Amino acid sequence: MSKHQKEMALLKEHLGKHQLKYTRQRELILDAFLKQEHITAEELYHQLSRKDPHLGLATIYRTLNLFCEAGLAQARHFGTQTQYDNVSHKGHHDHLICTECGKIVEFENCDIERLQEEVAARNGFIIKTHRLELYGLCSRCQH
Amino acid sequence: MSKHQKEMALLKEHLGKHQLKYTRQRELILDAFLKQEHITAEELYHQLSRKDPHLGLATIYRTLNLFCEAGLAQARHFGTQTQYDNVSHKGHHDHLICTECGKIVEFENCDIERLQEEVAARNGFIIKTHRLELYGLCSRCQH
DNA sequence: CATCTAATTGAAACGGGTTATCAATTTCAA
DNA sequence: TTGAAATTGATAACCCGTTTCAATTAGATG
Repeated sequence: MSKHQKEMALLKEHLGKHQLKYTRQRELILDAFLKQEHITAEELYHQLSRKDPHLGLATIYRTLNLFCEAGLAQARHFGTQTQYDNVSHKGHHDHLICTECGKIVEFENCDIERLQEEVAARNGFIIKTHRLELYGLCSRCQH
Repeated sequence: MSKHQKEMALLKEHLGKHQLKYTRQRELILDAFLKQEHITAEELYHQLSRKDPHLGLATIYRTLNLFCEAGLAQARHFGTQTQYDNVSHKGHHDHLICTECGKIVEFENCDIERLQEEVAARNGFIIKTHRLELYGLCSRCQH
């Protein structure tokens, strides 16, 4: 039995509301998706091709978009690819990126997040997600 | 005589450092680019096709990427397209983006910037630039 | 359980945005 | 002025993601 009862229930609720069906493929993809914090369609495709060699890439894309509509996932465009974030995975983190050596440090800052909410509220927005990247030089590259 | 002395100097400095050349096309694209806050390659292409009907789209892309490397522009992926932000335009600004209708609101927040500096300092980084995007629903798309 | 209809699937074709290719042209240092 | 190296424009190729379509499957109904 799946460990992801809550998410599966959410998905089934969404399916019920929209006359959609619960398929073997959707279960398979959901299980794999929920094991990660974020993943691309292509990566998921490779992971799952062992379990089901006939699973199509189009199905992965369709299903990930379905997860977004159901509120389980969130799409984020990064570079040329789309990352699908696992919403149930708490702990969003931002990035410090060294433009010289490529080093990436992850961080979280509640104060910044709170200020973001304020800015959004002031403009009538409701934030669903965000992206914060600080580019500069790490200690080693500052000479 | 261009109005963008400072930016042009920056570009020429970058060109000099990398054995690149100052061409008519690069000057043309720079002037047009600096007049906007952010623009896509396609939009710039249409704007410039009147001044120079033979200017190629590939050249626009190459030049905008060059501007990014020189620090004059910053690429931002939105949906399937890439927005090129004019970094020099009245300092830096961040974006509130509606995921439903694509509406973009620009904002600045000194407190957030200060906290970013703190985070960077704590990790030994010196920030050169940053990117902050808040994704959500604008007031009109919230129902 | 059998039937029926609508949803789903996989494979492949398609699409838009961006990058690579390449011969011709242009820059700029010598 | 000359020549090597960078740049250009046109177009083909590319990549990621979506659409198409005939065959299959889910699941409600009889």
